[in-house]
Amino acid sequence: MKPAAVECKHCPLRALGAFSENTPEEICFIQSLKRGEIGIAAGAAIIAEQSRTSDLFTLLSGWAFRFRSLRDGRRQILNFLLPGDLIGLQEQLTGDSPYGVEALTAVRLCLFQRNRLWDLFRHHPGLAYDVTWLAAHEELIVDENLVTVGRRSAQERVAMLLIHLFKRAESVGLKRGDWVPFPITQQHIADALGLSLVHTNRTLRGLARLGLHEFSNNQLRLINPATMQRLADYYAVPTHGRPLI
Amino acid sequence: MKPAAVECKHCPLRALGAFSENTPEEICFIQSLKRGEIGIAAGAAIIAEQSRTSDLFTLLSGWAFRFRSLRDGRRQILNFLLPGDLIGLQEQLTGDSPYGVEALTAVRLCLFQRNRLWDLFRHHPGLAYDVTWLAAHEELIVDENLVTVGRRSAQERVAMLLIHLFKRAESVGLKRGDWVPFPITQQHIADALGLSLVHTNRTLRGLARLGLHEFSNNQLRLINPATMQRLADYYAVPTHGRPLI
DNA sequence: CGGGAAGTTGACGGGTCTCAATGGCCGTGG
DNA sequence: CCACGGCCATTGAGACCCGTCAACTTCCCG
Repeated sequence: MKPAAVECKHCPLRALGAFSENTPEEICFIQSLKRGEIGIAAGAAIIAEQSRTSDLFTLLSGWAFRFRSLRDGRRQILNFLLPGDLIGLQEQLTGDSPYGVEALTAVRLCLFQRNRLWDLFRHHPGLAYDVTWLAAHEELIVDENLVTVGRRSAQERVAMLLIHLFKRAESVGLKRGDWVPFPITQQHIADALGLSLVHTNRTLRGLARLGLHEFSNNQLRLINPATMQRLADYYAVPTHGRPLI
Repeated sequence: MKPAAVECKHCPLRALGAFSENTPEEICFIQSLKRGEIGIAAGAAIIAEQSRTSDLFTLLSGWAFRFRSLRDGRRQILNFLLPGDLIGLQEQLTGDSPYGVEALTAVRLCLFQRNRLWDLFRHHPGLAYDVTWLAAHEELIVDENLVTVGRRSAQERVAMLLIHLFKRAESVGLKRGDWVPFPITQQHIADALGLSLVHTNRTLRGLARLGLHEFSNNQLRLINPATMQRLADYYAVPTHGRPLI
């Protein structure tokens, strides 16, 4: 039933070339941290809001997103998570998770015990540095989202999101021809961009009518990336050579 | 001319009790990292957008903010910085700073050489852990701002910002009676909340007319914090016992 | 073939933006 | 001492972007 967990040194993510190299000792240590793998179904919670979790996760395959809700149900998606992303770092060690994480597709997760993070810091400063790098990098992505939601028009926001997700998917080897998978509903886009569902739909249709993008079979293709980038005032954050834990 | 740099073990911030303790060895090491102190005038840049900096800073006194701009001049404030905050961590080690930092008041900064960060990770895992904690904590603040800008009404946003800054100022010992300093113009509030200047003004006046807050002499007082918290759906992020580098 | 989730479109109202003008405060210089 | 300019706060009027309500369609899956 449960597929065998893959060994870290044969982790399929490492074969992509998108991540920085580690020494054999480091990979061996990461292996010792690994407590197992779990699969989660599309739509299920990975971390519930206000819950306490004792594990860290690395996303091995599939898509997920991190979000926070207000009491009356309004929801803001903070960022989307793709393979290679580390989940759960932002939580206060002592407290509850202030945000939730939910799977968009079926997902496979690598489990690490949070309390062994300390061993990692003590014995492998290089890996500790990587963890910090990942935290800082994720903050940059949230920064970018904040600029988008705070200062861009609806059209610019949608263009921004499409480019951003396309490039991220591409960077982890998900592109097939001109297409990348796009397992995201318009409701998710609306929740990520601070727009209403209806206006998100109109804006998407508008961009499609301009010939900028195309959806088919839950896949996305950017027909005119240059125009779209100009429209969104997109500025690429380099993601190449990021670490993988 | 240049006031003498204070020794880390006598750092006035540590006397506040708001920060976690460090061992004498750790403080000694932090001292060895410290390259000096500089003062910056109100309104001046601490880090320019798209520039390369070789230093990290800890804010010793004064207020600042972190921001990003779009090409046409629209500006988004990402978060406000108060004494004890570490500045410059989010930058990619290799690249340019994707954001700017500007002083709101006259400011004193503690300087650290970025390239010695590696020594810190190698020799002082406890401090490395603290650095990671600070990065994760700052991401939580940006998360909160993203929820505010994405999903709260103008009234809720302004209430949120006033409460948030009041509590943060209080937590670093800036409260005098019921008042905390508030060196922020309405333009800054607008840029932080994704609102126009005019609408920010109207909203502030509205809250004042409801008897929720009061400004005087660039100071802020919350007359009715309970109502304001309910209005904003405020949820406190515990900031007690955070580390100081 | 039925039902629910996701997408699409129209109509309408309102929250927020833009443009514009005014007044207060303060530092500067005549 | 006062005139002046600049920054900041304030207020009105009108326009528009976007939200809400509602209906309908399409797609998918059982």
